[in-house]
Amino acid sequence: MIRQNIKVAVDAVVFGYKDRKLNVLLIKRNIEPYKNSWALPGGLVLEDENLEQAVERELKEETNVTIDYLEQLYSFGNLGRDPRNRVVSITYFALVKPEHHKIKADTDAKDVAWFNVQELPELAFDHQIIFDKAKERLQNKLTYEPIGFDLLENKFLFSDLEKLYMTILEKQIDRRNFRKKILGFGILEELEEKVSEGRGRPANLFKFNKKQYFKLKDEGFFFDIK
Amino acid sequence: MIRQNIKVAVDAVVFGYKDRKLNVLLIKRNIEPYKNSWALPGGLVLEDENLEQAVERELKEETNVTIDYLEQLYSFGNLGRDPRNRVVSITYFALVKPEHHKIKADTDAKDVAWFNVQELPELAFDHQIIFDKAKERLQNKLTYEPIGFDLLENKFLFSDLEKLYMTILEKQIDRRNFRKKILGFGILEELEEKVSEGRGRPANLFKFNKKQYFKLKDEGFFFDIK
DNA sequence: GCAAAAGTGTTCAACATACACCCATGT
DNA sequence: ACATGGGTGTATGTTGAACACTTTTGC
Repeated sequence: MIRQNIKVAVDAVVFGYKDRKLNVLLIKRNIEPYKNSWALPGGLVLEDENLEQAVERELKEETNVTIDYLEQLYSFGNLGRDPRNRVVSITYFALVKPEHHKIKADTDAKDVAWFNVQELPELAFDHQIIFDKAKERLQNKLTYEPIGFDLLENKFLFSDLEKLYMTILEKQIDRRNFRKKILGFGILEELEEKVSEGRGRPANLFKFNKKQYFKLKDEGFFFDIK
Repeated sequence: MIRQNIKVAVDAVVFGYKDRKLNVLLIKRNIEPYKNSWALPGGLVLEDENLEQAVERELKEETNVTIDYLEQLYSFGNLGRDPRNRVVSITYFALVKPEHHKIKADTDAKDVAWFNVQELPELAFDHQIIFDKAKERLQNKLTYEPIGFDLLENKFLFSDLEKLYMTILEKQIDRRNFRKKILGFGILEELEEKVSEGRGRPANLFKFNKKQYFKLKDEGFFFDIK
Protein backbone atom coordinates (compact mmCIF):
# COMPACT_ATOMS: atom_id res chain seq x y z
CA MET A 1 0.00 0.00 0.00
CA ILE A 2 1.30 3.40 -0.91
CA ARG A 3 2.46 5.83 1.71
CA GLN A 4 -0.21 8.31 2.54
CA ASN A 5 -0.64 10.64 5.47
CA ILE A 6 -4.04 12.26 5.29
CA LYS A 7 -6.06 12.85 8.41
CA VAL A 8 -9.76 12.06 8.60
CA ALA A 9 -12.10 14.29 10.54
CA VAL A 10 -15.82 14.74 10.99
CA ASP A 11 -17.61 18.06 11.38
CA ALA A 12 -21.26 18.67 12.07
CA VAL A 13 -23.69 21.41 11.21
CA VAL A 14 -26.19 21.23 14.04
CA PHE A 15 -29.41 23.14 13.56
CA GLY A 16 -31.80 24.10 16.29
CA TYR A 17 -34.97 26.17 16.17
CA LYS A 18 -35.45 28.55 19.09
CA ASP A 19 -37.52 31.66 19.62
CA ARG A 20 -38.78 31.42 16.05
CA LYS A 21 -35.27 31.63 14.70
CA LEU A 22 -33.08 29.06 13.01
CA ASN A 23 -29.87 28.58 14.92
CA VAL A 24 -26.66 26.72 14.40
CA LEU A 25 -24.35 25.37 17.06
CA LEU A 26 -20.80 26.71 17.02
CA ILE A 27 -17.78 26.31 19.23
CA LYS A 28 -15.04 28.80 19.96
CA ARG A 29 -11.76 27.07 19.25
CA ASN A 30 -9.33 26.74 22.12
CA ILE A 31 -6.38 25.60 20.04
CA GLU A 32 -4.41 26.72 17.01
CA PRO A 33 -4.98 27.19 14.16
CA TYR A 34 -7.91 29.58 14.24
CA LYS A 35 -7.67 29.76 18.02
CA ASN A 36 -10.55 31.90 19.33
CA SER A 37 -12.42 31.66 16.04
CA TRP A 38 -15.89 30.20 15.88
CA ALA A 39 -16.12 26.87 14.09
CA LEU A 40 -18.34 23.90 13.51
CA PRO A 41 -18.00 21.24 16.18
CA GLY A 42 -15.94 18.28 15.01
CA GLY A 43 -12.55 16.66 15.13
CA LEU A 44 -10.42 13.75 14.09
CA VAL A 45 -11.93 10.30 13.88
CA LEU A 46 -10.51 7.73 16.25
CA GLU A 47 -9.19 4.55 14.70
CA ASP A 48 -11.66 2.31 16.44
CA GLU A 49 -14.91 4.19 16.02
CA ASN A 50 -17.35 4.52 13.15
CA LEU A 51 -17.94 7.88 11.53
CA GLU A 52 -21.30 8.53 13.15
CA GLN A 53 -19.84 7.56 16.50
CA ALA A 54 -17.11 10.11 15.96
CA VAL A 55 -19.70 12.80 15.32
CA GLU A 56 -21.66 11.91 18.40
CA ARG A 57 -18.56 11.76 20.55
CA GLU A 58 -17.27 15.11 19.35
CA LEU A 59 -20.63 16.74 19.92
CA LYS A 60 -20.86 15.31 23.36
CA GLU A 61 -17.31 16.36 24.22
CA GLU A 62 -17.38 19.81 22.73
CA THR A 63 -20.95 20.91 23.28
CA ASN A 64 -22.78 18.40 25.50
CA VAL A 65 -25.47 18.00 22.86
CA THR A 66 -27.04 14.75 21.73
CA ILE A 67 -28.66 14.50 18.36
CA ASP A 68 -32.21 13.81 17.20
CA TYR A 69 -31.49 13.52 13.50
CA LEU A 70 -28.19 12.87 11.78
CA GLU A 71 -27.22 12.32 8.19
CA GLN A 72 -24.10 12.64 6.15
CA LEU A 73 -23.80 15.89 4.26
CA TYR A 74 -20.70 15.99 2.08
CA SER A 75 -16.97 15.35 2.25
CA PHE A 76 -14.38 18.04 1.85
CA GLY A 77 -10.87 16.92 1.14
CA ASN A 78 -9.12 19.18 -1.26
CA LEU A 79 -5.62 20.49 -0.66
CA GLY A 80 -5.06 23.44 1.62
CA ARG A 81 -8.08 23.15 3.90
CA ASP A 82 -6.00 22.95 7.04
CA PRO A 83 -2.62 24.68 7.33
CA ARG A 84 -1.15 21.82 9.39
CA ASN A 85 -1.97 18.68 7.47
CA ARG A 86 -4.05 17.38 4.65
CA VAL A 87 -7.42 16.75 6.31
CA VAL A 88 -10.43 15.12 4.74
CA SER A 89 -13.52 16.14 6.60
CA ILE A 90 -16.68 14.13 6.37
CA THR A 91 -19.42 16.50 7.32
CA TYR A 92 -22.77 15.77 8.88
CA PHE A 93 -26.10 17.47 9.05
CA ALA A 94 -27.88 17.30 12.40
CA LEU A 95 -31.08 18.49 13.97
CA VAL A 96 -31.77 18.90 17.66
CA LYS A 97 -34.53 20.20 19.84
CA PRO A 98 -32.53 22.93 21.58
CA GLU A 99 -34.67 23.02 24.70
CA HIS A 100 -33.60 19.49 25.49
CA HIS A 101 -29.93 20.24 25.94
CA LYS A 102 -27.84 22.40 28.14
CA ILE A 103 -24.90 23.25 25.94
CA LYS A 104 -21.55 23.42 27.66
CA ALA A 105 -18.02 23.93 26.37
CA ASP A 106 -15.43 21.31 27.15
CA THR A 107 -12.53 19.63 25.30
CA ASP A 108 -10.87 21.86 22.72
CA ALA A 109 -13.71 24.34 22.98
CA LYS A 110 -13.48 27.55 24.91
CA ASP A 111 -17.12 28.34 24.42
CA VAL A 112 -20.25 26.99 22.75
CA ALA A 113 -23.23 28.92 21.54
CA TRP A 114 -26.26 28.94 19.34
CA PHE A 115 -26.08 31.50 16.55
CA ASN A 116 -28.95 32.78 14.52
CA VAL A 117 -28.12 31.71 10.98
CA GLN A 118 -28.74 35.27 9.83
CA GLU A 119 -26.00 36.57 12.12
CA LEU A 120 -23.08 34.21 11.85
CA PRO A 121 -19.58 35.27 12.88
CA GLU A 122 -16.65 34.52 10.60
CA LEU A 123 -15.98 30.82 10.67
CA ALA A 124 -12.69 28.93 10.79
CA PHE A 125 -11.30 26.88 7.89
CA ASP A 126 -13.83 26.34 5.08
CA HIS A 127 -16.67 26.03 7.55
CA GLN A 128 -18.74 28.76 5.94
CA ILE A 129 -18.92 26.67 2.77
CA ILE A 130 -19.93 23.62 4.78
CA PHE A 131 -22.58 25.63 6.56
CA ASP A 132 -23.98 26.96 3.28
CA LYS A 133 -24.29 23.46 1.95
CA ALA A 134 -26.05 22.32 5.10
CA LYS A 135 -28.51 25.17 4.99
CA GLU A 136 -29.33 24.34 1.41
CA ARG A 137 -29.83 20.71 2.36
CA LEU A 138 -32.12 21.72 5.21
CA GLN A 139 -34.21 23.94 2.96
CA ASN A 140 -34.56 21.24 0.33
CA LYS A 141 -35.18 18.42 2.74
CA LEU A 142 -37.84 20.33 4.60
CA THR A 143 -39.95 20.22 1.45
CA TYR A 144 -39.82 16.50 0.86
CA GLU A 145 -39.26 14.89 4.23
CA PRO A 146 -40.96 15.53 7.55
CA ILE A 147 -37.81 16.69 9.29
CA GLY A 148 -39.35 19.89 10.57
CA PHE A 149 -40.78 17.89 13.44
CA ASP A 150 -37.27 17.08 14.63
CA LEU A 151 -36.81 20.78 15.30
CA LEU A 152 -40.01 21.25 17.30
CA GLU A 153 -41.09 20.01 20.67
CA ASN A 154 -43.04 16.76 20.63
CA LYS A 155 -46.25 18.67 21.13
CA PHE A 156 -46.46 21.81 19.07
CA LEU A 157 -48.88 24.41 17.82
CA PHE A 158 -49.78 24.44 14.19
CA SER A 159 -48.63 28.01 14.01
CA ASP A 160 -45.19 26.90 15.22
CA LEU A 161 -44.89 24.50 12.34
CA GLU A 162 -46.03 27.15 9.93
CA LYS A 163 -43.57 29.71 11.27
CA LEU A 164 -40.77 27.17 11.18
CA TYR A 165 -41.40 26.59 7.49
CA MET A 166 -41.56 30.28 6.76
CA THR A 167 -38.38 30.98 8.75
CA ILE A 168 -36.32 28.21 7.19
CA LEU A 169 -37.61 28.56 3.65
CA GLU A 170 -37.43 32.33 3.95
CA LYS A 171 -40.74 32.95 2.30
CA GLN A 172 -44.37 33.59 3.10
CA ILE A 173 -46.77 30.66 3.22
CA ASP A 174 -50.55 30.84 3.07
CA ARG A 175 -51.85 29.66 6.43
CA ARG A 176 -55.02 28.06 5.10
CA ASN A 177 -53.42 26.17 2.27
CA PHE A 178 -50.55 25.01 4.44
CA ARG A 179 -52.84 23.68 7.11
CA LYS A 180 -55.12 22.00 4.61
CA LYS A 181 -52.17 20.32 2.96
CA ILE A 182 -50.42 19.09 6.09
CA LEU A 183 -53.57 17.92 7.84
CA GLY A 184 -54.59 16.20 4.61
CA PHE A 185 -51.52 13.99 4.90
CA GLY A 186 -52.97 12.41 8.00
CA ILE A 187 -49.65 12.24 9.81
CA LEU A 188 -50.53 14.62 12.63
CA GLU A 189 -52.45 13.75 15.73
CA GLU A 190 -54.64 16.52 17.07
CA LEU A 191 -54.45 16.44 20.85
CA GLU A 192 -57.23 17.42 23.19
CA GLU A 193 -55.00 19.88 25.00
CA LYS A 194 -55.21 23.51 24.18
CA VAL A 195 -52.66 26.16 24.92
CA SER A 196 -53.38 29.75 25.67
CA GLU A 197 -50.41 31.91 24.86
CA GLY A 198 -51.55 34.93 26.76
CA ARG A 199 -53.70 36.55 24.19
CA GLY A 200 -55.74 35.38 21.26
CA ARG A 201 -57.82 32.27 20.93
CA PRO A 202 -56.21 29.20 22.55
CA ALA A 203 -54.63 26.86 20.04
CA ASN A 204 -54.69 23.13 19.68
CA LEU A 205 -51.61 21.05 20.26
CA PHE A 206 -50.47 18.56 17.63
CA LYS A 207 -48.14 15.63 17.60
CA PHE A 208 -46.28 14.11 14.67
CA ASN A 209 -47.36 10.50 14.26
CA LYS A 210 -44.12 8.98 13.04
CA LYS A 211 -45.49 5.45 12.92
CA GLN A 212 -48.36 6.54 10.72
CA TYR A 213 -45.94 8.44 8.49
CA PHE A 214 -43.81 5.36 7.87
CA LYS A 215 -46.89 3.26 7.26
CA LEU A 216 -48.18 5.68 4.63
CA LYS A 217 -44.72 6.03 3.13
CA ASP A 218 -44.53 2.27 2.68
CA GLU A 219 -47.86 2.46 0.90
CA GLY A 220 -46.47 4.98 -1.56
CA PHE A 221 -47.31 8.25 0.15
CA PHE A 222 -44.90 11.07 -0.57
CA PHE A 223 -44.48 14.01 1.81
CA ASP A 224 -44.19 17.12 -0.29
CA ILE A 225 -44.59 20.79 0.61
CA LYS A 226 -44.02 23.36 -2.04
CA MET B 1 -2.50 16.19 16.68
CA ILE B 2 -3.53 12.71 17.68
CA ARG B 3 -2.06 9.65 16.04
CA GLN B 4 -4.28 8.33 13.35
CA ASN B 5 -3.63 5.97 10.49
CA ILE B 6 -6.64 5.88 8.24
CA LYS B 7 -6.28 5.66 4.48
CA VAL B 8 -8.32 7.80 2.14
CA ALA B 9 -9.55 6.41 -1.15
CA VAL B 10 -11.94 7.38 -3.90
CA ASP B 11 -14.21 5.02 -5.80
CA ALA B 12 -16.45 5.79 -8.73
CA VAL B 13 -19.71 4.39 -9.99
CA VAL B 14 -19.55 5.12 -13.70
CA PHE B 15 -22.77 4.71 -15.64
CA GLY B 16 -23.06 4.36 -19.39
CA TYR B 17 -26.07 3.73 -21.56
CA LYS B 18 -25.51 1.32 -24.45
CA ASP B 19 -27.78 -0.78 -26.61
CA ARG B 20 -30.77 0.46 -24.65
CA LYS B 21 -29.33 -0.89 -21.42
CA LEU B 22 -27.92 0.85 -18.37
CA ASN B 23 -24.36 -0.26 -17.77
CA VAL B 24 -21.80 0.26 -15.07
CA LEU B 25 -18.04 0.18 -15.46
CA LEU B 26 -16.21 -2.42 -13.38
CA ILE B 27 -12.63 -3.58 -13.11
CA LYS B 28 -11.30 -7.01 -12.31
CA ARG B 29 -8.87 -6.63 -9.45
CA ASN B 30 -5.33 -7.71 -10.05
CA ILE B 31 -4.19 -7.53 -6.43
CA GLU B 32 -5.20 -8.86 -3.07
CA PRO B 33 -7.56 -8.64 -1.33
CA TYR B 34 -10.42 -9.66 -3.54
CA LYS B 35 -7.96 -10.51 -6.31
CA ASN B 36 -9.92 -11.50 -9.44
CA SER B 37 -13.14 -10.06 -8.08
CA TRP B 38 -14.99 -7.35 -9.94
CA ALA B 39 -14.97 -3.98 -8.21
CA LEU B 40 -15.65 -0.31 -8.75
CA PRO B 41 -12.69 1.57 -10.18
CA GLY B 42 -10.88 3.62 -7.56
CA GLY B 43 -7.90 3.74 -5.26
CA LEU B 44 -5.97 5.71 -2.70
CA VAL B 45 -5.77 9.46 -2.99
CA LEU B 46 -2.29 10.88 -3.53
CA GLU B 47 -1.13 13.48 -1.05
CA ASP B 48 -0.84 16.24 -3.60
CA GLU B 49 -4.02 15.86 -5.62
CA ASN B 50 -7.58 16.94 -5.00
CA LEU B 51 -10.32 14.37 -4.64
CA GLU B 52 -11.81 14.87 -8.10
CA GLN B 53 -8.35 14.67 -9.58
CA ALA B 54 -7.86 11.37 -7.82
CA VAL B 55 -11.06 10.03 -9.36
CA GLU B 56 -10.08 11.16 -12.82
CA ARG B 57 -6.60 9.75 -12.48
CA GLU B 58 -7.80 6.38 -11.26
CA LEU B 59 -10.35 6.13 -14.03
CA LYS B 60 -7.77 7.01 -16.61
CA GLU B 61 -5.26 4.53 -15.17
CA GLU B 62 -7.60 1.65 -14.59
CA THR B 63 -10.08 1.97 -17.41
CA ASN B 64 -8.93 4.63 -19.91
CA VAL B 65 -12.24 6.45 -19.51
CA THR B 66 -12.71 10.19 -19.17
CA ILE B 67 -15.83 11.54 -17.61
CA ASP B 68 -18.67 13.73 -18.85
CA TYR B 69 -20.39 14.26 -15.53
CA LEU B 70 -19.00 13.81 -12.03
CA GLU B 71 -20.40 14.49 -8.61
CA GLN B 72 -19.71 13.26 -5.12
CA LEU B 73 -21.97 10.48 -3.96
CA TYR B 74 -21.30 9.50 -0.36
CA SER B 75 -18.45 8.59 1.97
CA PHE B 76 -18.01 5.19 3.51
CA GLY B 77 -15.67 4.95 6.41
CA ASN B 78 -16.90 2.54 9.01
CA LEU B 79 -14.71 -0.12 10.56
CA GLY B 80 -14.05 -3.34 8.71
CA ARG B 81 -14.54 -2.24 5.13
CA ASP B 82 -11.07 -3.34 4.09
CA PRO B 83 -9.29 -6.27 5.75
CA ARG B 84 -5.88 -4.56 5.53
CA ASN B 85 -6.44 -1.10 6.91
CA ARG B 86 -9.08 1.32 7.94
CA VAL B 87 -10.03 2.95 4.66
CA VAL B 88 -12.41 5.85 4.21
CA SER B 89 -13.70 5.87 0.67
CA ILE B 90 -15.19 8.98 -0.83
CA THR B 91 -17.37 7.75 -3.64
CA TYR B 92 -18.33 9.51 -6.82
CA PHE B 93 -21.13 9.23 -9.29
CA ALA B 94 -20.16 9.59 -12.95
CA LEU B 95 -21.80 9.52 -16.35
CA VAL B 96 -20.12 8.88 -19.67
CA LYS B 97 -21.14 8.43 -23.25
CA PRO B 98 -19.76 4.91 -23.68
CA GLU B 99 -19.25 5.16 -27.43
CA HIS B 100 -16.66 7.84 -26.86
CA HIS B 101 -14.19 5.70 -25.00
CA LYS B 102 -12.23 2.58 -25.68
CA ILE B 103 -11.99 0.99 -22.28
CA LYS B 104 -8.72 -0.73 -21.50
CA ALA B 105 -7.38 -2.38 -18.37
CA ASP B 106 -4.11 -1.14 -16.93
CA THR B 107 -2.65 -0.50 -13.46
CA ASP B 108 -4.03 -2.79 -10.76
CA ALA B 109 -6.77 -3.96 -13.12
CA LYS B 110 -6.66 -7.23 -14.94
CA ASP B 111 -9.72 -6.45 -16.96
CA VAL B 112 -12.35 -3.76 -17.46
CA ALA B 113 -15.88 -4.19 -18.68
CA TRP B 114 -19.30 -2.65 -18.91
CA PHE B 115 -21.93 -4.64 -17.04
CA ASN B 116 -25.65 -4.37 -17.49
CA VAL B 117 -26.89 -3.19 -14.09
CA GLN B 118 -29.42 -6.01 -14.11
CA GLU B 119 -26.66 -8.62 -14.33
CA LEU B 120 -23.94 -7.58 -11.94
CA PRO B 121 -21.36 -10.05 -10.68
CA GLU B 122 -20.51 -10.21 -6.99
CA LEU B 123 -18.58 -7.10 -6.10
CA ALA B 124 -15.55 -6.70 -3.85
CA PHE B 125 -15.63 -4.94 -0.47
CA ASP B 126 -18.88 -3.02 0.16
CA HIS B 127 -19.11 -2.01 -3.46
CA GLN B 128 -22.58 -3.43 -3.93
CA ILE B 129 -23.86 -0.99 -1.32
CA ILE B 130 -22.09 1.86 -3.05
CA PHE B 131 -23.53 0.81 -6.37
CA ASP B 132 -27.06 0.65 -4.94
CA LYS B 133 -26.72 4.15 -3.60
CA ALA B 134 -25.49 5.40 -6.95
CA LYS B 135 -28.33 3.79 -8.83
CA GLU B 136 -30.80 5.40 -6.48
CA ARG B 137 -29.11 8.75 -7.01
CA LEU B 138 -29.27 8.29 -10.77
CA GLN B 139 -32.95 7.45 -10.67
CA ASN B 140 -33.77 10.43 -8.51
CA LYS B 141 -31.57 12.87 -10.32
CA LEU B 142 -32.97 11.88 -13.68
CA THR B 143 -36.31 13.27 -12.58
CA TYR B 144 -35.13 16.69 -11.49
CA GLU B 145 -32.00 17.45 -13.51
CA PRO B 146 -31.35 17.03 -17.22
CA ILE B 147 -28.57 14.49 -16.74
CA GLY B 148 -30.08 11.98 -19.14
CA PHE B 149 -28.47 13.93 -21.96
CA ASP B 150 -25.04 13.11 -20.55
CA LEU B 151 -25.77 9.46 -21.30
CA LEU B 152 -26.88 9.99 -24.90
CA GLU B 153 -25.00 11.04 -28.00
CA ASN B 154 -25.09 14.74 -28.73
CA LYS B 155 -27.72 14.17 -31.39
CA PHE B 156 -30.37 11.70 -30.40
CA LEU B 157 -33.81 10.48 -31.32
CA PHE B 158 -36.70 11.37 -29.11
CA SER B 159 -37.43 7.69 -28.74
CA ASP B 160 -33.91 7.18 -27.37
CA LEU B 161 -34.55 9.68 -24.63
CA GLU B 162 -37.86 8.07 -23.87
CA LYS B 163 -36.34 4.59 -23.73
CA LEU B 164 -33.52 5.83 -21.54
CA TYR B 165 -36.02 7.16 -19.02
CA MET B 166 -38.03 3.96 -19.08
CA THR B 167 -34.92 1.81 -18.71
CA ILE B 168 -33.41 3.74 -15.84
CA LEU B 169 -36.63 4.46 -13.99
CA GLU B 170 -37.79 0.91 -14.64
CA LYS B 171 -41.31 1.89 -15.54
CA GLN B 172 -43.53 2.60 -18.53
CA ILE B 173 -43.92 6.18 -19.68
CA ASP B 174 -46.64 7.51 -21.94
CA ARG B 175 -44.98 8.61 -25.17
CA ARG B 176 -47.34 11.48 -25.87
CA ASN B 177 -47.27 12.99 -22.41
CA PHE B 178 -43.52 12.60 -22.16
CA ARG B 179 -42.89 14.31 -25.48
CA LYS B 180 -45.33 17.11 -24.72
CA LYS B 181 -43.67 17.73 -21.38
CA ILE B 182 -40.06 17.68 -22.52
CA LEU B 183 -40.65 19.70 -25.67
CA GLY B 184 -42.67 22.15 -23.60
CA PHE B 185 -39.54 22.91 -21.58
CA GLY B 186 -37.97 24.47 -24.65
CA ILE B 187 -34.54 23.04 -23.94
CA LEU B 188 -34.31 20.80 -27.00
CA GLU B 189 -33.33 21.86 -30.46
CA GLU B 190 -35.05 20.00 -33.24
CA LEU B 191 -32.53 19.43 -36.02
CA GLU B 192 -33.35 19.26 -39.69
CA GLU B 193 -31.70 15.86 -40.02
CA LYS B 194 -33.80 12.77 -40.00
CA VAL B 195 -32.67 9.24 -39.34
CA SER B 196 -34.13 6.13 -40.84
CA GLU B 197 -33.50 3.13 -38.67
CA GLY B 198 -34.25 0.52 -41.33
CA ARG B 199 -37.96 0.26 -40.86
CA GLY B 200 -40.67 2.59 -39.70
CA ARG B 201 -41.05 6.27 -40.32
CA PRO B 202 -37.75 8.21 -40.16
CA ALA B 203 -37.32 10.17 -36.95
CA ASN B 204 -36.10 13.64 -36.22
CA LEU B 205 -32.83 14.22 -34.43
CA PHE B 206 -32.71 16.44 -31.35
CA LYS B 207 -29.98 18.20 -29.45
CA PHE B 208 -29.96 19.31 -25.82
CA ASN B 209 -29.53 23.08 -25.68
CA LYS B 210 -27.50 23.38 -22.50
CA LYS B 211 -27.10 27.13 -22.76
CA GLN B 212 -30.84 27.60 -23.01
CA TYR B 213 -31.35 25.26 -20.06
CA PHE B 214 -29.09 27.32 -17.81
CA LYS B 215 -30.73 30.52 -18.99
CA LEU B 216 -34.18 29.21 -18.11
CA LYS B 217 -32.90 27.78 -14.84
CA ASP B 218 -31.58 31.19 -13.86
CA GLU B 219 -35.01 32.58 -14.59
CA GLY B 220 -36.59 30.11 -12.19
CA PHE B 221 -37.40 27.20 -14.48
CA PHE B 222 -37.33 23.81 -12.84
CA PHE B 223 -36.72 20.62 -14.80
CA ASP B 224 -39.06 17.98 -13.44
CA ILE B 225 -40.17 14.67 -14.91
CA LYS B 226 -42.44 12.45 -12.88
C1' DG C 1 -50.35 -3.76 -48.76
C1' DC C 2 -48.54 -4.66 -44.48
C1' DA C 3 -45.43 -4.23 -40.67
C1' DA C 4 -42.94 -0.98 -37.90
C1' DA C 5 -41.88 3.09 -35.61
C1' DA C 6 -42.96 8.30 -35.50
C1' DG C 7 -45.93 11.90 -34.70
C1' DT C 8 -49.92 14.22 -32.70
C1' DG C 9 -54.77 16.42 -29.24
C1' DT C 10 -58.47 16.11 -26.17
C1' DT C 11 -60.82 15.11 -22.03
C1' DC C 12 -61.02 14.55 -17.12
C1' DA C 13 -59.35 14.52 -12.48
C1' DA C 14 -56.27 16.17 -9.04
C1' DC C 15 -53.86 19.62 -7.03
C1' DA C 16 -52.05 24.41 -6.22
C1' DT C 17 -53.23 29.09 -5.52
C1' DA C 18 -55.60 33.02 -4.19
C1' DC C 19 -58.36 35.02 -1.09
C1' DA C 20 -61.60 37.06 3.73
C1' DC C 21 -64.36 36.36 7.47
C1' DC C 22 -65.67 34.51 12.07
C1' DC C 23 -64.09 32.59 16.71
C1' DA C 24 -62.26 32.38 21.42
C1' DT C 25 -59.70 34.37 24.58
C1' DG C 26 -57.12 38.29 27.63
C1' DT C 27 -57.06 42.96 28.89
C1' DA D 1 -65.28 46.48 23.18
C1' DC D 2 -61.08 45.78 21.17
C1' DA D 3 -56.83 43.57 20.14
C1' DT D 4 -54.68 39.25 19.23
C1' DG D 5 -53.91 35.08 17.27
C1' DG D 6 -56.69 30.63 15.83
C1' DG D 7 -59.60 28.35 12.75
C1' DT D 8 -62.03 27.51 8.33
C1' DG D 9 -64.15 27.07 2.64
C1' DT D 10 -64.67 28.20 -2.11
C1' DA D 11 -63.61 29.38 -6.80
C1' DT D 12 -60.22 29.33 -10.44
C1' DG D 13 -56.28 27.95 -13.02
C1' DT D 14 -52.68 24.63 -13.83
C1' DT D 15 -50.87 20.33 -14.28
C1' DG D 16 -50.81 15.29 -14.67
C1' DA D 17 -52.97 11.07 -16.53
C1' DA D 18 -55.41 8.44 -19.61
C1' DC D 19 -56.16 7.30 -24.09
C1' DA D 20 -56.09 5.93 -30.26
C1' DC D 21 -55.50 7.12 -34.75
C1' DT D 22 -52.77 8.85 -38.74
C1' DT D 23 -48.18 9.24 -41.18
C1' DT D 24 -44.01 7.73 -43.35
C1' DT D 25 -41.02 4.58 -44.53
C1' DG D 26 -38.89 -0.50 -45.80
C1' DC D 27 -39.87 -4.82 -47.31
